[in-house]
Amino acid sequence: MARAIFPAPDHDHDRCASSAIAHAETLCAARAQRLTPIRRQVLEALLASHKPLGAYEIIDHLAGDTRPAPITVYRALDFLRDNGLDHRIESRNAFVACVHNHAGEDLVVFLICERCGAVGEAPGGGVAEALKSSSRAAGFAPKSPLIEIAGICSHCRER
Amino acid sequence: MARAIFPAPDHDHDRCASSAIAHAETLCAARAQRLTPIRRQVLEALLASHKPLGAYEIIDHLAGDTRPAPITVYRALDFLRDNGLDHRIESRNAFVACVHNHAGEDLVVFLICERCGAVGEAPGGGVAEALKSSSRAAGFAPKSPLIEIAGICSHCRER
DNA sequence: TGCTTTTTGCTGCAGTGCAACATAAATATA
DNA sequence: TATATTTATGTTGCACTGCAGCAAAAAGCA
Repeated sequence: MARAIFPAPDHDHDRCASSAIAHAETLCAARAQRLTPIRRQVLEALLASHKPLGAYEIIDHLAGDTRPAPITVYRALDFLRDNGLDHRIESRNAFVACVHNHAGEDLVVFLICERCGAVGEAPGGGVAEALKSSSRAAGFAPKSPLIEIAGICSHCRER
Repeated sequence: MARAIFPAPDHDHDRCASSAIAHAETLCAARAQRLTPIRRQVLEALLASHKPLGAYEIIDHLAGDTRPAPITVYRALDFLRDNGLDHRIESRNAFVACVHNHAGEDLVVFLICERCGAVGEAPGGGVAEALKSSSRAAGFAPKSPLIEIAGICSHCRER
């Protein structure tokens, strides 16, 4: 199981972003999915930071000569999510690129720093099991647990 | 610790609702908070079911002679939430009355039935601890974990 | 080349959520 | 009781969210 990691402000972000793009290309090629320019641009916009972006922020980011319509961005985000390349942060109505700091289908716990806005992905691991057994005790057949934790990241706390 | 309970479709809902109102009255009186007509009506609207309601659904519910503005409803919802009388279901952008199936400040796990739409509140208990220690391992100081689980409730599964 | 599927563009709309200011009601203070 | 202060509600307006439905364009295939 991967360790919980919060993106350090001084990490090599260019490398982090380009490897995520490379991963997206490989994955789409393998699945015969098309990583079109728009989809790539949306992913790049998300990868520009580890902070969740709202739909309109993404539009602003893409707005060069032509400003894409909201639906265009939402469709790209849907595509990316279908392929596990981004996540939706429900408590923020916003999106982050998936940095795959978690195993395939596993539960992901999002750590959201209230100060710097960055989002880390921690592996769910044991929590997922505890949750599932606890909800089954209520006769509930769980599908997709969603866990988002707001707080202060270590980098912000040190300052 | 309370047991995880999903509201049964055949429970005595009138009693369930009126006791929630009574609790709200007691609590507001004790805190010198004012449970005004609007706030009460919004709470009653939420208590009409265990399904999360969107802001406009609440407006529809309240619309008699005068249709309240969205902001009016949002303010009432804020008040109720400040006093622990309702919860916001982030993944649905909707609200449910709190049925206090959990201890005071404890983490609440929301079980959301994808079929009937009802929402149950399960006590977080051990999960909260596991989450906190896991996120602390990432150097993260957690504040308010948010857990929402979609799935099928026992009553829907039996049918 | 023609056909089919996928993607993108366009228009429009219902819902979310709140800021900023004005008014009214309740509470506290003189 | 009159006045000031706080609290709640009303009003207007707007930015953002999210997607349906249809048309056009691009990509892939026969």
